[in-house]
Amino acid sequence: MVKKKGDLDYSNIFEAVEFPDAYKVSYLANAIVFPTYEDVRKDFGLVRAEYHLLLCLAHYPELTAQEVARITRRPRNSISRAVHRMLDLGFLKRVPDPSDARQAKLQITKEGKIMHKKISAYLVEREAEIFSILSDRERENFRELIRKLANFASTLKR
Amino acid sequence: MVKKKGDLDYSNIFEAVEFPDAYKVSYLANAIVFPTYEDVRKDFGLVRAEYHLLLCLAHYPELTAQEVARITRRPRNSISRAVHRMLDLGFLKRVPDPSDARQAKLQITKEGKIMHKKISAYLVEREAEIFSILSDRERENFRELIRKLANFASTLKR
DNA sequence: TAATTATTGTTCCATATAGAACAACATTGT
DNA sequence: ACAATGTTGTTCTATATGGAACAATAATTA
Repeated sequence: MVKKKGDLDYSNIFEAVEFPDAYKVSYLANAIVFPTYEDVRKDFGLVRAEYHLLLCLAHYPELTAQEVARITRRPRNSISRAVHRMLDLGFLKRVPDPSDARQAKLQITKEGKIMHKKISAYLVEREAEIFSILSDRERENFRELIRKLANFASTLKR
Repeated sequence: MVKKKGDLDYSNIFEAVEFPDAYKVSYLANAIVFPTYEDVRKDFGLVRAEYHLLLCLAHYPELTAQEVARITRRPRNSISRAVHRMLDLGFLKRVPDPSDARQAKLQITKEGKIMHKKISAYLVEREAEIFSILSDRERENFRELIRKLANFASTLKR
């Protein structure tokens, strides 16, 4: 019996690694999350921070750049860059805050909402694909657990 | 009652988003996985691909660069670059494959193993911290579900 | 009030990263 | 045997990214 390419079981490492659960979260991120950002960039022309802006402002009526940075845990300068491009693209508008001259409130435009809908539809599809491997019951279960983890993660210092 | 900074509930978006489960996986990645790579870079001087090499070769006796790329789902050129640096650092050694002159088998060195142990200890600690929010039973549950998802993800075309 | 400290958004810069093209070699099919 | 195709590892290049420093403004403290 000849050893062929592909015989190597790459998933051995899933169990062998010293931190198997964190590793798998990391693996899912590498296998799914980051490629998805890539897809969004290629298909819709928005990089990660730009898409994050759209996503946040599709769900909050207005936010400062700083708030978006906090919500998404991205560095402020990435968001700042993204804001300018999104303003140019017409997906966001910016209104100065009279009560604090340092900051400005960001809002999504109608065009931004349209773009958000398009991207969301794609991501909803991706989500369905990924979680199709779980039964309804398992999915419900996973939802509860990942919610706990995400909420906990959101309390961790940055 | 005055509205203060910090009153904004940033986690609203966890439930409002159109793809809540995938979003939380993504969020965990952003909140935990990526910063962890940053920590490894700062504390141990290895970038992501370099650490991935170490991790893989700590668990397989030998691998080609291509195999590491497949296991970790990173592009080949990132791995290629990382291989050279890891060779220079003395963490890996490379032995040409007599049966295929294109490729070379990579192995971890004793120094590499020591470095791997150090980084692993740190990551094990991080894992414990993150999952401390779950009960033993929940953790067991999560382990089973994330295993399914990771295994499924590993079958997806790249 | 004045001085100090913190916050926001920004620019600059150094680095990490992925895509594309490439040379060398291997495999497949005729 | 030969041509066509695929694979490996590499370099080159363009871009995305995050840290540091900065100016403007706000908040805090003396």
